[in-house]
Amino acid sequence: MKNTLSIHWFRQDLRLQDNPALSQAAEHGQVLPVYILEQQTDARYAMGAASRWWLHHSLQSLNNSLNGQLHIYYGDPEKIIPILCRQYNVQSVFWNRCYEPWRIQRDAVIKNTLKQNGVKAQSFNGSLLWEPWQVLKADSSSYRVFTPFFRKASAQQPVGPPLSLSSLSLIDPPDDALSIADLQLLPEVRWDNSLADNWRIGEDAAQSVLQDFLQNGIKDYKQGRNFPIKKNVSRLSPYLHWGEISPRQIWQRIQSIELDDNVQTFKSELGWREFSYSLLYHFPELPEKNLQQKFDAFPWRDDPHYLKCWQQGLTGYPIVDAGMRELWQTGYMHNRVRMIVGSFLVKNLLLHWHHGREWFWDCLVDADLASNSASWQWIAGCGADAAPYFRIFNPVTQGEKFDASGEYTRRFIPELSRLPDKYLFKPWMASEDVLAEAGIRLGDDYPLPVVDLKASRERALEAFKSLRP
DNA sequence: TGAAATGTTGGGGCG
DNA sequence: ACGCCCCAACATTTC
Repeated sequence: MKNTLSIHWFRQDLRLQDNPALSQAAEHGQVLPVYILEQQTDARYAMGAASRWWLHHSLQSLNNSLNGQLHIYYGDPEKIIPILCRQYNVQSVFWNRCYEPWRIQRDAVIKNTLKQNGVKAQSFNGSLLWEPWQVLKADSSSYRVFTPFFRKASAQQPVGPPLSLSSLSLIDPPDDALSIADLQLLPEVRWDNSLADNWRIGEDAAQSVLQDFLQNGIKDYKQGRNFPIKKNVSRLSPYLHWGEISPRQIWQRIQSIELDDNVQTFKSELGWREFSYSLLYHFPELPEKNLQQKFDAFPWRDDPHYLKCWQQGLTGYPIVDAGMRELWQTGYMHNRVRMIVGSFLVKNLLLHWHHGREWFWDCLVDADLASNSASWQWIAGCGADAAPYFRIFNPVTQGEKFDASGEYTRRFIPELSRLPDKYLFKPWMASEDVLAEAGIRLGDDYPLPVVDLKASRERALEAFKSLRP
C-alpha cells in the first residue's frame, strides 16, 4: 500500500460497499473518512426534521462500520476541507456527486480550491444508474417525457457491476473531535419514538430490506403496489436517498430475477427516480418554478385553515387523513396514498403545490429534492409528463378500491375503527344510529368533510379552465 | 398512475 | 309475439 492519505468525504453515500469514491480513496492508501454537517443558510434547502432524525442514526451505523473512526464536523465544507488537507497533509479528496443545484456550484468551488492548493480532487457517480448528462435526445437536449427517457437510458451500456471494498486503513479522529450527538440532529421534543418503531437504519438494514423485497414483495409488485396494506412496495426510498444502498446494487440484484411485468414495473420506478434527477439537473428551478409556465397564472387559494387540516390529517376524508397520519407517525407514506393526498391538497383544497412540497420535505425520511419536487409538479399537473390537471382523485372511490378491507385506514384513524366498511370512507353518509353504534360523534371525534367533493372538484376544473387562452 | 357524464347494448318484465 | 321501458353493464367522451 502506498504511503499516501486521502479524504473520503461522505455525503449522500452513507455506505461502504459499491462506493466508487471510497474505493478509490482506499486504493490510494490511508483514508480519512469525513462527514460534515453543513451550515445551511438557505432555508429552502435546510434538512427537515425527519431527515435529521434519519441522518443521526445513519451516521451512527456508518461510524460503527468504520470502527468509530468517522470524523465528524459541522460548518462550511469550503473552509473545513482545505483546512483538513493542510492539517493532515492530505494528497487527494474523493467524493460521490450530488445533484442539487446549490451543491453542484459549491462542489465546483471546492474542487478548484483544492486543485489550486495542489490537492487532487475527484468526484464519482455513486447515486445514479445514469447521470443526467448521459441520457439526452439526439439533438442533445434533455427529455421531458418519461417513457422515451427511460427507453433511451435502458438502451445505454448496461449498468456496471457494483464495486466491493477490500480493505480500509483509517486515521483516528482527534480526541477533541465532535461526536454524532454533538450535531444535535435529534428533535428536542422526542416525537421520534414512533419513527424508530418503523425503521432499521444503515447499510446492513438496507440490504435486508432489499432481500425481503426480492423474496416476497416483487412477486406481485405491479398490482400489489397499489394497495397500502400489502407488502409489495420496496420501502427502499430512504435508503436510496441517504445512499445506504446504491441503485446499482439494486439493479444488479434484479437482473438475476426472471424479467416479468413485475420486475419491469419496479425497474421503471427506479427509472422515475433517475428521471427526477435529470429534470432537476436540467431545470435547476424545478423545486420552485412550474415547469409548464402557463401554471404561473393559476389561481391558488391561500387558506391556512385548509392547510392545517390537511397537515394534521383532519380533512374528514378518511383515506386522506390516514395517509397524512402515516406520514406524521412513520416518516413515510405509501405511494398510492401520496397521490391521493397530493391530489386532494392541490385540487380539492386548491392550495399551491409548494405547501405540499414543504410539508413532505419536513416529514419524510426519504425527502429528496429531485423526487419531491418532480413528484409534486407531477401531481399538480404543472410538471414534466404530468398527470393532466383534470385527473382528480376521488378519495372515497380510491379508499374503497385500494383499501377495501379498511385495514390501512383504521390503523391510522383508530377513532373510525368500529365504523362498518360501507361507511368507512364516507362517514358523513352514515346514519345517526350507525355512527352511535360505532361510538363516533361526527364533528367531534372525527371531523366533517372540510370541503364538498363535487363542489371542490368543479371549482378546481374552473380554476384550470382559467389558464386556457 | 381518474372520475363523471354520456352513449350503447342487451336481457327481462310487462302490458 | 311484439314493442316498450328500465336498468345494469360496458364503452366512449369529456373534463
